[in-house]
Amino acid sequence: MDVKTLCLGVLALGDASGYEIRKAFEDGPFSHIQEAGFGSIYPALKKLTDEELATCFEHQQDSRPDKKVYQITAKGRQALFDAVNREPSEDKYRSDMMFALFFADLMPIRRVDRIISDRIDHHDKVLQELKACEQEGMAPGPAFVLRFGQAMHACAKAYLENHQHELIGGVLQRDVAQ
Amino acid sequence: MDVKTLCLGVLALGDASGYEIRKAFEDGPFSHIQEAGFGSIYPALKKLTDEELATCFEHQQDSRPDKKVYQITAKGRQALFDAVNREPSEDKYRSDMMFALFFADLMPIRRVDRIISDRIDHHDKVLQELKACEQEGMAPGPAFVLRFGQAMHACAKAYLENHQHELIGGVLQRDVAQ
DNA sequence: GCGTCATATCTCGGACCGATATATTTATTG
DNA sequence: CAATAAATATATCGGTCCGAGATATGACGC
Repeated sequence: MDVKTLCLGVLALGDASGYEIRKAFEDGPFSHIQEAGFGSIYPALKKLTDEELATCFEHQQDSRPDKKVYQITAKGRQALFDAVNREPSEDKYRSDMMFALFFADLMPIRRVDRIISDRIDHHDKVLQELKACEQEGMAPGPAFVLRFGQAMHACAKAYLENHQHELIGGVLQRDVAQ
Repeated sequence: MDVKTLCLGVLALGDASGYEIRKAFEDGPFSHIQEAGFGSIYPALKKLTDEELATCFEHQQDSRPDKKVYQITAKGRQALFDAVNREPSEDKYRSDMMFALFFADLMPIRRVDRIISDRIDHHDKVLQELKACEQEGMAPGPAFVLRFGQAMHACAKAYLENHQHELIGGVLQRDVAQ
């Protein structure tokens, strides 16, 4: 999925500015399954308007910088439909923390411990946020995706909690053996 | 973590060619926590030799194309040490399947069902592979990372199994209501 | 009045990466 | 036995992506 398609996905839920689209990936309904920053969103919106998959309305605001609100077109909805019905590629997962912990023997124990504790807190925070998103009468798709995010963050948190001491213990043993 | 650092991580475990480094991300110890393809590995190896973080030996083979075997230098080990001891960035996760399932109402039910079933099989396959990697006397870091991968794939598989019918049911209800 | 945060848009350089080209050997299968 | 597929091996190119920074305004607390 390129960023153009991701933007169409957000616009399918309602008109939005570039800034608001970004929030959909920061806090919103796509925050735990996709990522996109300004550096990719603004160029993507330019391309979408060029290809007539979206239209743009300049929107003046007092007490706020001007806004450019984008709206998905019929052609845009068709493009989203096509993208959604193409075979999805595999999930992509990258964890610099796990790469670093693979080399835990190159780190001070305190650091290993702190990194994991911080990450537990982070997963807990995200989990609370995702739980707060739940509401009555959600469509089946969004609900399925939201609860998937909850399950995965809960799982990651539980793993770190249950195995933190094992890793610390293992690294400690190495230090004693030295 | 840039691809240069990822390559250094592989080379820290032993000398390897570009092809072998790629396998470390395809099947090997980093397969479930990082990704890297030829398009990034070969340029990265060029940079590593330029910066003297690795050296390269041409290695003739009969009955195989020639190999360029790379070896990490002392400077390279220091660079890996520095990278591992920098604050890790957040995990990156992207799922085109979940993005598509968010819009499950744009898909035929059969397709929704098939995509999820396929993904369950995939998680199961990876899980079996990761279980096969486990062996006696693993260092604490690699063991921790490996079991994390097992936990996450098991969790994803379980979620899909336990909620597949919910999503299908939800989408079916919509079709009936139409 | 001052700093910080939220709103808002945009660009640039560098990193990344999928697709493709090339070549040989081994394994499979009809 | 020949055709085909899969594994081993290196490399590049075009397009995409994206973090960092520039720029601007108003709100809010202190």
